Amino acid sequence: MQQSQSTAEVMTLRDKEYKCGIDVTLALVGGKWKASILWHLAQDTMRFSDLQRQFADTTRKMLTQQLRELEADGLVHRKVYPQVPPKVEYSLTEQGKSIFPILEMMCDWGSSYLKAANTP
Amino acid sequence: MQQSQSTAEVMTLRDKEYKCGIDVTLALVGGKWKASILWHLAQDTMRFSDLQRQFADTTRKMLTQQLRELEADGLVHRKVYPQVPPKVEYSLTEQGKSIFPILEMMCDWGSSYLKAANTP
DNA sequence: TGGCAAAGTTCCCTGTGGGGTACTGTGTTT
DNA sequence: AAACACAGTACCCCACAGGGAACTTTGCCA
Repeated sequence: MQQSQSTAEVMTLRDKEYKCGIDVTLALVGGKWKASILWHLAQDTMRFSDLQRQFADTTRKMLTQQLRELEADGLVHRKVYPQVPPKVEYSLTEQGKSIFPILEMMCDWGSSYLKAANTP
Repeated sequence: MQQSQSTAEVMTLRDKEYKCGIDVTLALVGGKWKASILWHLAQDTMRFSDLQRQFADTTRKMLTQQLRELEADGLVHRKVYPQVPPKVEYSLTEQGKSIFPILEMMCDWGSSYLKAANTP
């Protein structure tokens, strides 16, 4: 446990306490959709409707909600074009991009885990 | 999205479907304690009571439950010594060890995320 | 005049991840 | 005989993440 020096200081984020960076990371991308959303945005800036197409099995509400949280956490950037019908583009911030290597590893690890599990 | 070839085949694990390895990884270590447990076990084989000491803010029940799931998923190994009082040691399997680099990155990333967030 | 488009918001509901508390079994020490 | 040690299980509970369905806003097009 990489306890931060003698003081055992507590990390806080939005009023919640975390003992380790792992928990922080999981709090930020550990939801049901967030990691996948980041993964998709890493390839490309996307409009809301693009994301809807990618995540056909969720609702507009869920997508909106997850995206807003990611925005609040500084991981994605939301650009609204003031036109009708509305156009909103989502892209990764620098911080959002910085997590990509982790997502990549998670993707690979998960795949090979399954491969190992299915070939006993 | 690293869609696995033309067939868009669905990955399954314990009757649940996953579109991407990321979701599999999160399903395995995405709970409230699992990642931390793996992290601790990576340092050392530990007895149940050792883990209880490390995770003083959870209950025996929770620990047991998480450990059993990790065991069922093949990430930790559970060794029971047939003696009284009981002695049970937990350690990582090879598969468990293989996820360590990801945990390390998550730990680092989470820490620097917080650092950035707290120094605006 | 009314239907549609994009990107939401509001209200309400449900499943389940996480948790509290108490009970269990069995040898050993006092 | 009673308390303790360890590693559990059994039962019950709740908050909240996730989700369904309907309503909204503003302009354009037929």
